[in-house]
Amino acid sequence: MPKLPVKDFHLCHTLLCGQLFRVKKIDDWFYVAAKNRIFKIRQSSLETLEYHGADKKFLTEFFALDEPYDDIIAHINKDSHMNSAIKKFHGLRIVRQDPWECLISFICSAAANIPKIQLNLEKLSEYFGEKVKLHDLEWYIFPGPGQLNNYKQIVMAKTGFRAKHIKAANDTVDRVFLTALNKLPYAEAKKALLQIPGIGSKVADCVLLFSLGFSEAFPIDTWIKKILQEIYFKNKIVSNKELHTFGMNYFGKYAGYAQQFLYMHARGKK
DNA sequence: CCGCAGGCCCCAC
DNA sequence: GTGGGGCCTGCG
Repeated sequence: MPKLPVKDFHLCHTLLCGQLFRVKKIDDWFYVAAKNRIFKIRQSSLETLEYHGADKKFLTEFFALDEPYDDIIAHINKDSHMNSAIKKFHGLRIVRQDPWECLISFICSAAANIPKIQLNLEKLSEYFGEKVKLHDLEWYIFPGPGQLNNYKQIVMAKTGFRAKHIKAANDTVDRVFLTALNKLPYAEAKKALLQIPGIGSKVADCVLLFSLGFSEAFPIDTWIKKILQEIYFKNKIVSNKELHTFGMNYFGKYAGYAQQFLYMHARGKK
């Protein structure tokens, strides 16, 4: 069985922190549908991953194992609140998932919850994606841009008012556009994403952070809003715009990691 | 049955 | 340029 030595990596935190939605736990394995493949993986010890359906190069890239973890932590460890969040969720990594799947996932996330997002993605994959098999599991590859070409079936996936946005994105976005975002500065890449119907500030930041390597992106959702106001604004109500500016300035080039630690910290207190 | 959930769009001001 | 209401759907 293939093994990969790792350091400063926690598989569960990384898979279950709300950045990925197509993950299934079966026995002690996680099955993950991502980037044109299905793979299964488990962390047999703190420093060992076991896997099938992928290789070292893929896993290193996907889980961002090449990022300088100590350096990231040093940048965002600004106060006692952050320090405890970082300790609690050590080994959490921001993945580099497929930008197209990420974009559709977070269009689905508007006014939804995690089980509902998972349902939407599962249905869309089933209706439009290619069926594949890994050992005993049959599952679906996520359909690419241009493949979500039947509005009725998008509605059948229980996407509700998001269906028209999904169809519009399908008709206007391609891989060339998404790949080119990588080379732009953060502000310009975000501006380009905001042109797409159904993509607002929060969703754009999620796509930039979770799929395009913009570690400074700082998405403001209801959870992060709550905890930022609590910790840094004496429970005062602050606009999302101001919270976004605060986060990026306070935490700097790895603000996205700070956001993810605080997010887990906030959800943990639920 | 009603309120609400990991937002976006539209439209007043 | 900013704030408030409506929106599909599933769930408690």
